[in-house]
Amino acid sequence: MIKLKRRSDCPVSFALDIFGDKWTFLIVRDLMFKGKHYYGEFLNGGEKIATNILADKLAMLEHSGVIVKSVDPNHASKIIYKLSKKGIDLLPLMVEIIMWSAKHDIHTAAEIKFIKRVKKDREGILKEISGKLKAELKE
Amino acid sequence: MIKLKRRSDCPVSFALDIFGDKWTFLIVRDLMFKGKHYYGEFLNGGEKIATNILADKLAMLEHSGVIVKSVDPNHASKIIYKLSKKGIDLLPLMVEIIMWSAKHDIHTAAEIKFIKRVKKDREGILKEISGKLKAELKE
DNA sequence: TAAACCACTTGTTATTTGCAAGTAGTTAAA
DNA sequence: TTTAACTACTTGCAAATAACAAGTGGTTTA
Repeated sequence: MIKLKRRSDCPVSFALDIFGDKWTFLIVRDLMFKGKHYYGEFLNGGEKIATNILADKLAMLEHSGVIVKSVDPNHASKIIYKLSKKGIDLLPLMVEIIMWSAKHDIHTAAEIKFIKRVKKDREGILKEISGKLKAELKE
Repeated sequence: MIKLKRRSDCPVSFALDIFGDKWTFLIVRDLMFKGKHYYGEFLNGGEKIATNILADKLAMLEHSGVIVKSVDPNHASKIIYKLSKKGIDLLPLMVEIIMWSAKHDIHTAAEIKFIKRVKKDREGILKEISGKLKAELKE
């Protein structure tokens, strides 16, 4: 059930129409930083998403052009999910989310090494990660 | 009714526990870019939020330390909402949202001047806007 | 001193989420 | 070659959340 209603032309509203829920961005996080590519891997993430929600969000993300689906060449019953170019473009936004939470959450699990690296060399780490994701996309 | 359940220590999850809905970030947008400070001003935003949702989200944002409430000194029945320091720290994240949507939404209302300015002088515009918001906070 | 303003609250209904169980195609093991 | 396990979902139902409409109780303006 894919439902995307456009509330206004405001760029903030546009993004929230796609990502404005508790789960969608966690799927993007798993694709972006945790090397996850399969339905079953997303299910076993740290936050226990329900199967129907996961299926709905994956369908919505594909419909929005943020992820792409393909069949695993070595395993016809497995489906590979990857971030599209549009999805990879979410990287700077994701990094800023992490930076904000790392600063304001006492119990954050954010890696200190990562935070320091972003502070010192933001452009470098963005290029490094997006390069890796673009390579994955072409596989 | 303020309900904030922590799902994990992941920084992405932490931010989504606060902002993972369709409305909260639009309130932050209004405070950050549209110079809005009153309940009635948020209600008349472009997207028509319901009164109870607005009240709930404002209470939650205050509880989370993202905004601060005060009584208008010239008008005892009016309440002024402002971004706290923690709220102002959301600026880079907000800017990245706008940049992503401006790039990927054909019908975006994002201002071209703003987009160009961010591309050319990200640090400069961040300082400019956060400086203005910090000044407002001290008023 | 009455009407309008302002920031909410309170019901009620509609929609979304969460949980448990089930299904259909694919692969691995006996 | 049959069977059990795996994988990606779907379905049904209960619970939680959001949306809509109306009302409330102080404050200010005329």
